[in-house]
Amino acid sequence: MANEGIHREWASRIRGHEESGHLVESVVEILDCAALCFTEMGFQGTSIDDVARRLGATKGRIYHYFRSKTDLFFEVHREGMTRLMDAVTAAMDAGGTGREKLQRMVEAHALTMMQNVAYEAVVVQGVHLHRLSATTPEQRVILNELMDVRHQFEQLFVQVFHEGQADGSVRETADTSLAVKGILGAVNWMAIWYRPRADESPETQKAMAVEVAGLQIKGVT
Amino acid sequence: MANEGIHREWASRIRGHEESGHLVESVVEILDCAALCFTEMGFQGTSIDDVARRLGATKGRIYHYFRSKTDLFFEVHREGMTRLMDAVTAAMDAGGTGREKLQRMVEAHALTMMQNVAYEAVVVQGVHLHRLSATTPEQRVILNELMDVRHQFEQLFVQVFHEGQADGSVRETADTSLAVKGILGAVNWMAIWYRPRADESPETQKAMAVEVAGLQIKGVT
DNA sequence: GTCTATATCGTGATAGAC
DNA sequence: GTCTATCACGATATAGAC
Repeated sequence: MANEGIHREWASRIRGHEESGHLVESVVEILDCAALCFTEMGFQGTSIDDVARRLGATKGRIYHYFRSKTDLFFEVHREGMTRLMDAVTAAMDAGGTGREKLQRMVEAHALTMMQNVAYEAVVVQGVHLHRLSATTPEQRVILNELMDVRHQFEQLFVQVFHEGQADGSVRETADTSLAVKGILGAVNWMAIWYRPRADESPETQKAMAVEVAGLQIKGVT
Repeated sequence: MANEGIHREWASRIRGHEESGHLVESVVEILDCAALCFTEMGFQGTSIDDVARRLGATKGRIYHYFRSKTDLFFEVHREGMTRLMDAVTAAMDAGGTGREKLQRMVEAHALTMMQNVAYEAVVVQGVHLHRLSATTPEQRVILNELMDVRHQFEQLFVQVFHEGQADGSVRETADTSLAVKGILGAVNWMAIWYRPRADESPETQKAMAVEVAGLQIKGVT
């Protein structure tokens, strides 16, 4: 995995509450509830009490693990980005022509959006908050990291796009960045409208991801 | 304009502050400032004082025209949707094959996003707030209207998509709704990343709109 | 590690002068 | 029609018991 090093370093470091590289269960529970709340009600629309209530606890529990509401939001965002990065880098590293890689990457992106709607909806929300509520200098650092990773994420697609143009599997375009932003927009938008159905099978999800990716890739080949 | 009647009725009715079908200047000023604030800081992140400060006034002025912060947000949203609807219906009513109409509609959509970033970023934000902060019954009515209009907007594209499939200018797809959501997502996403440059000419904007639309339409033809 | 207070403050909304 | 108070309330964050 060529790009693992790029993002692994910034994952999982909430006040040191981790063991063997994984977040402890208590933290995951909190993040899950927070993701749902933020997704349904927005950052500022969610109170810590809301998250606590959903957790079946009180704020004491949350403030034991997270310094502030902003830190909590950032951590959910970070986790969402990590899952996207993992999925897309894996798809990217499996070889093939530029076009084949691109198709797989977009599929992976779409599938991850569907399988982690709550987290990814927070990531999409986070795009809005440019520097909002980054009060402490420490938070600014984290915010900058998150923005960097989003940029790196986009660059993965740009890079493979160019590979594809080099090997002739992807069409020449007026503006590569614009083309990539279009593709990523189409997929990111899924966080807005996609909600899993009760009876939805993994096969159906996969089929949707392939369909969405196919339409986008067709546009650039 | 076949669809004018669909949305004209819900435009411009802020406490009756309108003359000859247009909003009075005072209201437009407030909406402009509010749009900028909401775009930069989000709905809950924006205080009425923020809007007032930007306006060079105090809240008294705002509360004279709008009952509540929520009403203000809704009105910005409504204005943004109106501009989108106007542009897209005009593009749609100019005739041609399904594919040609679709291309023009997406171009118009994209161009409107660029020319009204603040308003349209609020529209995009508004998609998140499903029923958030719709406290009074009157607000619920307005929110429902806004959601209806968003749905109608999407249906315009679905409809022309089918026209195109009927006349053979648009490819058959597994799921029309999915294909349209992809296109709209790609264009809506512009509200996130696009910010006009100081020296950007209308021609450059138009060229970008055509490029974005072209890539999307190529995917479905 | 989780709870129950509680301090503290920002913000939405109103009342009333001008 | 716009301003200057001012109220009322909810939410973040903390302190300290258990």
